[in-house]
Amino acid sequence: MRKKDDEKEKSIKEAVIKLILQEGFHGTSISKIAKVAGVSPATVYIYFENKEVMLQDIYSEYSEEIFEYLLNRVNQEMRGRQLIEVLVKSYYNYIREHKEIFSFVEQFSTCPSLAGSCRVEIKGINNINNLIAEMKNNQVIRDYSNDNLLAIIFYPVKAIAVNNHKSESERAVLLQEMIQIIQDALLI
Amino acid sequence: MRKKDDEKEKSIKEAVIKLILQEGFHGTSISKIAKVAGVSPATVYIYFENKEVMLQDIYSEYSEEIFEYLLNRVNQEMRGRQLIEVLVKSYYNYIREHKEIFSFVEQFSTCPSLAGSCRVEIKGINNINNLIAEMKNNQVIRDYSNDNLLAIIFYPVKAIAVNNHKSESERAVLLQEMIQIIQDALLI
Amino acid sequence: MRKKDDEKEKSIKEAVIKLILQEGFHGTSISKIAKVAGVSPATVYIYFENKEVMLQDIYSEYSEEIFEYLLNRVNQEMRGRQLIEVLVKSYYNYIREHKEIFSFVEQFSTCPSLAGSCRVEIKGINNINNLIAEMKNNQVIRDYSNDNLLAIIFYPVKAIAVNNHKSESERAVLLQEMIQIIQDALLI
Amino acid sequence: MRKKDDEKEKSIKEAVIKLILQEGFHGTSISKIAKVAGVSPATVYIYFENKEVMLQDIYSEYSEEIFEYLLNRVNQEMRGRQLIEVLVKSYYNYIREHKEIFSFVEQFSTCPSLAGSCRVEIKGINNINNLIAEMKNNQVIRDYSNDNLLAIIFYPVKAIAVNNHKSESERAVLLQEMIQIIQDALLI
DNA sequence: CATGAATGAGGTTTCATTCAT
DNA sequence: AATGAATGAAACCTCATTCAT
Repeated sequence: MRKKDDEKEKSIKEAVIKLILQEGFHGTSISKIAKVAGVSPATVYIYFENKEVMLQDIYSEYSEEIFEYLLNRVNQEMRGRQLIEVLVKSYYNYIREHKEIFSFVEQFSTCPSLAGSCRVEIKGINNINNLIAEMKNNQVIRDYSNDNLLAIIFYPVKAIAVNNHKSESERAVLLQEMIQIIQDALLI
Repeated sequence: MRKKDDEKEKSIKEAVIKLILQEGFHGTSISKIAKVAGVSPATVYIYFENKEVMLQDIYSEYSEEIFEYLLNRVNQEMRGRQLIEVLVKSYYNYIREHKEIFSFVEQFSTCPSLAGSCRVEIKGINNINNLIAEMKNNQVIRDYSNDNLLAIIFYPVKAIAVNNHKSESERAVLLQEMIQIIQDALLI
Repeated sequence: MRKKDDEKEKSIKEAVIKLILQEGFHGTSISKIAKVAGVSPATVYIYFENKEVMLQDIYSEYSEEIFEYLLNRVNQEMRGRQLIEVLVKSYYNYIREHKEIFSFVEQFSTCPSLAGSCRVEIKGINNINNLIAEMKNNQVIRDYSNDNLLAIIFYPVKAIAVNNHKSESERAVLLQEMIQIIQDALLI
Repeated sequence: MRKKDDEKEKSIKEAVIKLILQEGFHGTSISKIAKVAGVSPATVYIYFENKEVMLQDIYSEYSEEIFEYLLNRVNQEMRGRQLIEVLVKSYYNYIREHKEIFSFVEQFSTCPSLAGSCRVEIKGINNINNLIAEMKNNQVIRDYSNDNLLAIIFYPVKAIAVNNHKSESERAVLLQEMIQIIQDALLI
């Protein structure tokens, strides 16, 4: 019984993610979601209070996922050089492997009317922050502010990951160079 | 016959930009646009074929504007260090001074269903590319690929500019540090 | 869940028929139909995919009805003279008794942009065709082509039935004479 | 100057006729008409008071045209047999040669909301009526009522003319047989 | 006379949501 | 819990017509 429920909720969430990529937030309606998820429109309202809450719930869930993904690929034994490489590469890989989720999260967070009324993003980012802070303490990376360190590590790689004008191998070359740039900039 | 009214077209565009920031792409309807612009909904269709074309037209126009803005603040006499500072600062200033336009462009370009069927962005970005290429030729900045140079110069600063958790002065400190990081990373 | 309401579908169809007579195909809007049928405009779209399909569905249904009507008034024991009389009179009566339906069907079938994309009319007309063929086999009526026999039996009577310049009794006289003419022309 | 006007009026009328065939009465808007006619929507209102009057004007003009066409092909020296043949054939030819006009007139006259408020059809039909009356006086055709004679002569041939399931040559055979049937039915 | 701009009204259709089963 | 039916509101867009030049 519980199992059934979880599957329905999951299929609704997946339908949303899929449709938002294909059709954007506008163009993604409850009835389309229901059709793709294989349920009735009324069923959506059993799992989510309304459309806005539904989108926020899904955003909350998936916007944390990336941090778990990153933390799972990092461990205590890695030194600075390797750690930067793994963080940048993992972020790149996550985007490429989860295009739909990444697109949903990006669309949601660039839309003030959606993201504005939504308070999340605290747990996951904190863990990453702690990781960075520890590296600074250990004098592995330079003593820049955490915000800037995160910005340097995670923002430029987005530009590579979403560039569909380039081939996979071209992007790989860019990624390697980018890792080098970031390592040189941040490591002591 | 009456002449097509430039003021009307302008006020429609401004209404779109304004509403997209406040309400997002979903939630910005033709009738709301018409109301804000002070015209009839039917009038919108005199200036734009349909809603999609309207958004694409506006995107085409404003996505170029940022490049003009940057190029206007740069000149031949600037050496590498100053040039990086001006580019990063100008981009930051543009975002802060044109929040509505920046939000529109970001929302549009992160939405595949909108940006996908829209081929633009060639003139402006080329001029910036030439600027960067020249700097490499003059052995002012390191010989990294253009894509990565642009990514390093323009992406991390976004993170600072859109961070509304910080005060204006806190952001200024971050920006100054970020400029330093980028200069150190790119200048020979 | 609620069951689809046959009453509702019927009242929508009747509203269409009624409005098309009063206002023509132009001038018959979904919202008018909904108002006359006592439902919401959105409800119409539960029963019909869109306006065009709705009109075609209704046409398909009613364009067959006339043939059933005719066949119900005919039987095996009737000989040629009587059969022609019954066919002509019944067609006349059908038109007079079902002015709205007849008007709908006529308007629909004279409008190429509607009728063009609509393939129907096969079952009913076939039964009439068989009836005519049998009469020819039995050497009751002359050996003209089926198309022409149908044209002679059913087309001139339309002219009488739609002639509102004449009184009911005048039309009755015309009808009687017309039956005579057709009998003389077709019977051996 | 006058010449110019007449041409514009003519091109508007032709645009209406053309569009009504292609798109039906619904689907034929003033702006489409203007586009096809190569004029401004406002210009249409110089030549016609409004849309309804325009359609009625065009109907009045073209619904008479058929009678002129028929009368031009008939002369005093023709005897009954030939006269019936010429009338039936000419009507058939008119329909095939002027499909657009015929379709317009049929659609208009089968639509009560259009035809109802339109009083015309007097001159042309009278001449045909006189022709028929004369034939009865000369004891060439039987003494049936004029209404029925017209119905027999002109209605069945419509069925042949609009039958696009048949080839041109098949229709020719049907037409010849139909003429024979009508001659036998009406001639003394 | 002729026009493209302009518009209020209304077109078809879809929306997010609720109802009744 | 789950559903398809039902709907008022609103979406996009076009209409017939008038205005200003």
